Amino acid sequence: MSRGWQASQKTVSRVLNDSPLVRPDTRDHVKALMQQMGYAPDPQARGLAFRRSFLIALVYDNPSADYIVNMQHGALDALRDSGFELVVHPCDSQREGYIDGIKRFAQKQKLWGLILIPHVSEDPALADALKEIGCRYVRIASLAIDEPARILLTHDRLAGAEVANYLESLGHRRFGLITGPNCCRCSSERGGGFVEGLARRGISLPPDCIYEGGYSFESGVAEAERLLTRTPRPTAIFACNDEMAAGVYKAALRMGLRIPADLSVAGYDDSPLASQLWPALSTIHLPIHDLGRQAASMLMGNEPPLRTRQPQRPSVTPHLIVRDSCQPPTG
Amino acid sequence: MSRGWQASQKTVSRVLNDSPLVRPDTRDHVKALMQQMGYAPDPQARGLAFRRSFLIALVYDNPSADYIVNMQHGALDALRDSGFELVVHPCDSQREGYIDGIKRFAQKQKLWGLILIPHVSEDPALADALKEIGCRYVRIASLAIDEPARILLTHDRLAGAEVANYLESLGHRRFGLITGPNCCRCSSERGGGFVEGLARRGISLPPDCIYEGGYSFESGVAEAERLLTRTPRPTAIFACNDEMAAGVYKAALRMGLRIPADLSVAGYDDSPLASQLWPALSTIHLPIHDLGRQAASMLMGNEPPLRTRQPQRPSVTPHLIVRDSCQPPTG
DNA sequence: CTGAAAGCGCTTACAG
DNA sequence: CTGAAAGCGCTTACAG
Repeated sequence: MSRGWQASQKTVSRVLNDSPLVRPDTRDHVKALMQQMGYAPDPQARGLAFRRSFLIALVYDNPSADYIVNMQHGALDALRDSGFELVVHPCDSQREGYIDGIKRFAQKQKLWGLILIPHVSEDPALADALKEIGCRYVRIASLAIDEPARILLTHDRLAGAEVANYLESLGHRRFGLITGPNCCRCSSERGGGFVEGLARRGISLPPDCIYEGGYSFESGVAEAERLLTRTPRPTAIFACNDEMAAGVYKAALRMGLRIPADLSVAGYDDSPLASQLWPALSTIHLPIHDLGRQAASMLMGNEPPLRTRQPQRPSVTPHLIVRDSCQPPTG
Repeated sequence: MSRGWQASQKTVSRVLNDSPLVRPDTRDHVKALMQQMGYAPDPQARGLAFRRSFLIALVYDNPSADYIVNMQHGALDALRDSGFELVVHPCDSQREGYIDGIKRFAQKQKLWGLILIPHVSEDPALADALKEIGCRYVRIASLAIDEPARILLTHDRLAGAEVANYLESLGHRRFGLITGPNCCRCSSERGGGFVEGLARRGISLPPDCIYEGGYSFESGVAEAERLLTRTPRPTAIFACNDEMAAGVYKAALRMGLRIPADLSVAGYDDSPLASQLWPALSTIHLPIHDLGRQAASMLMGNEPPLRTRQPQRPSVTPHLIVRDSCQPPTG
């Protein structure tokens, strides 16, 4: 109050970084002053001195626009007012040397951390490379392929089983399964969970009722056409993402089959597409926004440079959204 | 070659910034050395000295995931290997004070530039605020609402007329038009172009055949239901974006109408959705990827800090993609 | 609990 | 065409 308030640059810096070495009233006064003057620390100068930027990167090779945008918005939600910014970094995990590209990017920008989303998140070599250069990351994945602090689980296996339970309980006995690419862990988890779920209910899904798609609309059409020309025809199809499920719709329509009267269809992701199809698609809701938010929180968790939110206990649970694309089999 | 090559820090800096004040062979030698040592300048230090960061922000309040991701990838395409990074910054242009938020963001990060996409790009107050703080930007918009160097035109009016010409040439005479929100310039351009196009062919579209949607799937359903219960029923509907066109599909299906036999439908954007609908949607292709690339190029254009591509003459032309959703009217 | 010094890796003037 | 000085706005040791 009455003392000569000309707190040094250093004291201000301490307040900024939440150092305990500042008297509470000094801290409050400085904060009030900063607020009043509209002072915002320069991220570049801070970063230069910290030898680390306040940039968090979103790295992905996933083609689904809805997934990406949802994830971005979730992450931004956590980053809001934290002093961090989000940079986007798509990559092609098929290209030789893509890991070096990400490594250089991380080193050059002195990234605070990276959020890795499927399918690159499943590449052990990428994670190792990042660990090697001492760069933190969070992987979003369906299996516990890393230590808990570096991973966010999506529990795809459980959800796959939930679809199996639902369709079996409706009375279906002849199923078709369209998986994603076999190289994707999430695909084998989703499909594997489905197969296991059926098995637990005494139904074994023959391997020739399982087709490998590419997570794309077109692949959904193609595999559905193969499935639907089988005799006897399956009465229910589980497609491992919504885009392929939309492909199943197209194939069924073209063959004159009605959904759900002649064919029940279930998807995965609960993308906007799911509720835009007609009839609306029953699908597994993946809380992608939450995933993004939690991943960003985990990254900021330790050593918060400015006031950041409390990191929450990371966990997300997918669950089935029942809409209008499934019903008991007829005939 | 034989001289004591210990070019000063400063010389290296000059090479980095493409200064003309370096002898060509010195430049080449330094470049080779940098390449060899894998040296990459520190963006934070450079930015601090420049009083400006190498961050380009993508600012939007557009809900379409496809649009956003496409734009991002276009911009990243131009930014690749340029030393710039892309930060994403969604905003809510309906909220009081959103402009201040963007202003603070731009000032704090000392943004190199911003790409403004519809509909925020149409807000004159935002542009003014940015100009005021001396921050460069490129607006993507359907009308010449700014000086050429700060805008990228999408020519929606022309494309709207193209749809009119196409449908009229198929023989349609009774039309329905579902526009976007009237507050969006692109919506009135698209719709206005359509109406004008019909007028030039001697058809006047009565105002009660024009419904205002919200660019969303649901609004497409709702407005289509209103249009399709009119008597006589329109034989062709132009929806001002693909999402609403998908809504028209749903409404038509529910009413037992076949597309295109009973109803022709045209959309706008050529989003992935368009080719995933069945029948595939005829729509205006908007080269969003190109828009993103060109916007980023324009921003980097002057004073390139590292080697950047030549800025191209900015221009994009939308055009109609004919697929399977339109045919001559029957009966 | 607080301050004066040195440095993060670049750049812009300013001399030669 | 090239170099030595000072500074961008913060921080980390190091003293008190």
